[in-house]
Amino acid sequence: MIKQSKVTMKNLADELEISVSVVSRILSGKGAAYRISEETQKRVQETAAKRGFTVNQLARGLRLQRTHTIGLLMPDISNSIFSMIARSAEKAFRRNGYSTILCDTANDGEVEKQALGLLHDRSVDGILMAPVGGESQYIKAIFNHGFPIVLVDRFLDDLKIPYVTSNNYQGAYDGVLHLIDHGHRHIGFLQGIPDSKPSSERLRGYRQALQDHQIPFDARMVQGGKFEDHDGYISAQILLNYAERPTALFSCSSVAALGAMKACMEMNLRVPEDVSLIGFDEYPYASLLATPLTTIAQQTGALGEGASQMLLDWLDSGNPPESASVVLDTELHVRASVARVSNSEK
Amino acid sequence: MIKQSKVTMKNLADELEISVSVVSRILSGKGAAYRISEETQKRVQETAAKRGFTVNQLARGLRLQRTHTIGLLMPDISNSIFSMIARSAEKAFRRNGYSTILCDTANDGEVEKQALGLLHDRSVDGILMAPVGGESQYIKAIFNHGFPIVLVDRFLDDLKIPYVTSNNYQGAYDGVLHLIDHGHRHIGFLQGIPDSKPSSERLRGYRQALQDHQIPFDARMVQGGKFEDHDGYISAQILLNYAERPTALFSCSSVAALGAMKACMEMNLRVPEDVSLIGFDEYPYASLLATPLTTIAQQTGALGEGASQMLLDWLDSGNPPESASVVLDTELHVRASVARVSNSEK
DNA sequence: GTATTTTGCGCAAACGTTTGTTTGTTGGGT
DNA sequence: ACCCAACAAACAAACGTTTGCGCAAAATAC
Repeated sequence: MIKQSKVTMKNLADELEISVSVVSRILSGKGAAYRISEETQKRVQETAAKRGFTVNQLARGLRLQRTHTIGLLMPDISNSIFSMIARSAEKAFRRNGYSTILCDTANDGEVEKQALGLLHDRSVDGILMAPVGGESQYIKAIFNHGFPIVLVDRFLDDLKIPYVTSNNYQGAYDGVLHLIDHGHRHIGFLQGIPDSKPSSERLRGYRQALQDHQIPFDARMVQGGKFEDHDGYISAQILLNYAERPTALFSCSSVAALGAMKACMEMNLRVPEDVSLIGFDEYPYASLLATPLTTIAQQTGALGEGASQMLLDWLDSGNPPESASVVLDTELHVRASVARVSNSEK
Repeated sequence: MIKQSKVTMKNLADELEISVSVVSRILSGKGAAYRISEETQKRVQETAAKRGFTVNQLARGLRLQRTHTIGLLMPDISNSIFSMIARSAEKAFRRNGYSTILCDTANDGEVEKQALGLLHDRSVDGILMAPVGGESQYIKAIFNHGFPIVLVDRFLDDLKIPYVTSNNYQGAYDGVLHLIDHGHRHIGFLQGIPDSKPSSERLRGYRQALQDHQIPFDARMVQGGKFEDHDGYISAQILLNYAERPTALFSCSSVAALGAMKACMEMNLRVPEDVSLIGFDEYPYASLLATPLTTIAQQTGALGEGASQMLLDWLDSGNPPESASVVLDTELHVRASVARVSNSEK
């Protein structure tokens, strides 16, 4: 390998004995606009290609105050809902000439804060994120400075930050209703991060469904605090050890439902004969499970595409979208994890 | 919100009526070394904090020719093996003061090429990647220019690019042996991307195991070409429709095994009674499946940590690691997807 | 043949840092 | 009174681009 000096515009200019400005203009496609001769254009383009020139985005971004990069913050890419959102968003960004910096905040507020700083310092043009939890001063500060940011899945309701999310209230209501229709009266609720919108809205749907059917709400029935499988595992154990054991579990995430399923297995409780189970979010392999899991499916593709389009529009127009929120319907996918319970018991 | 001008070092300097150089030195912790008075240091630090100054990494990277950023290229983050590798690598990088740009190449060579360019143009300090396929001129070119790059899981063997991977040959051998020990003689092989090392090495293990037991190799038994669930689904359908139906399927990825499982279900073939199944890679919820899946587990954490450490060492020392490769053992996790087959048949 | 336009390109500043070098100001020693 | 350290901070160049403006030469117009 020949140790050749880094190939920059200055470098090319020196070699061709012209100035860097014409190199820049040619290589950014403005050759014609600045009436640079065909011959020079050819020469520059050819040697640029030969030397393998690529523009230094650091310098470019610095000069242009624009990086054509978007920050994408996901709380947990190992959760399929987020990996699917990430994928569709990234694709949309790429299609529009933006590249993406993806950060996994691991559902950790501190990491989220760091990542936000990282992205800001790297001068991304905008941010698409699913915040970890409820209160986030940094996010609000960013928004208040007019920085383009849109939220997906999880959102903050005390500020007009644009978002696209699912109808978590209705989805949960539908799911709990499904359980009630099957005779369940003792329904455990495995919540996600409590001060996140999806979790609180789902809880609201749960409570409303109970209330509409004259079932008293029992705070002890609400357990957990993360959207993770192990959290579901632990919470299910707590709930299923109650003297008056719930006959059904409603989980705020499908992975937590899987954790609960594991807990059931270990406690020798059959699903759904002994305990029925519903999970929010679709799970790709739900139908392959020992007990195919009944789920409340979100439109993951539409979530990612809607949110990214909102952000792209913002970046294009320079103004935040007026219709600041989109709420997508959910769909109950009935499989086999919910059984009818005889009304005889209690 | 007050429209305040962007807060830069120059800005702070003007406000405090000092020069930018002292601001820079103070804010990068070199105040003492350049004997800047305690008083000035305090003043600068306080107003910097008050104004919420953060350094512009574009400018910093441009000046320093170092960005403290590492590019992480994964072929498919929705596949748990890669999301786990990504997570452990990202954590290791963060711990060492590096931030990470994660790109999902979607198993697409073209996207991979673009992403590589993107990372290069953004002046990342190094790259950790699992290449999509076999031939990749860009990767070699990058390596040959002395750029720090290490491969994980999938590697290229015609160049001395450092990598850490699993012992795919032995893992597959063990798995196939397990099948043979259970009396299987017709074993379908669901391969991954054919010219990727993991797939080719696993195929080699498969063939060796067959040969060691006097089972003739039949090319028709090798199907598929991606590490994805739908690919496993299709390939399984092909194999299971053979007149002489295989009694077992060995899959190069657990998700493809799940696809195969789905195919079995739809064809009314029971696993493992009618067809046994083994999947490479651990699958987090393998034990919750209708038929708990027997797998060949890789040490995902060690893969990510080993590879990232290799890269970090390279960046620290400035030299590529001398021991250019690490190969980790796999472990057969026997669950319930392999059944004994009566030797009566054929 | 002079005045004007067109053509093709170069100059230099700016983006926000970092850092080697220089400058000015004290205070102490003689 | 004079020299020399030590101290505190400013200057200026550099990193690789982009772009408004300017300028010489060639082409056209009168």
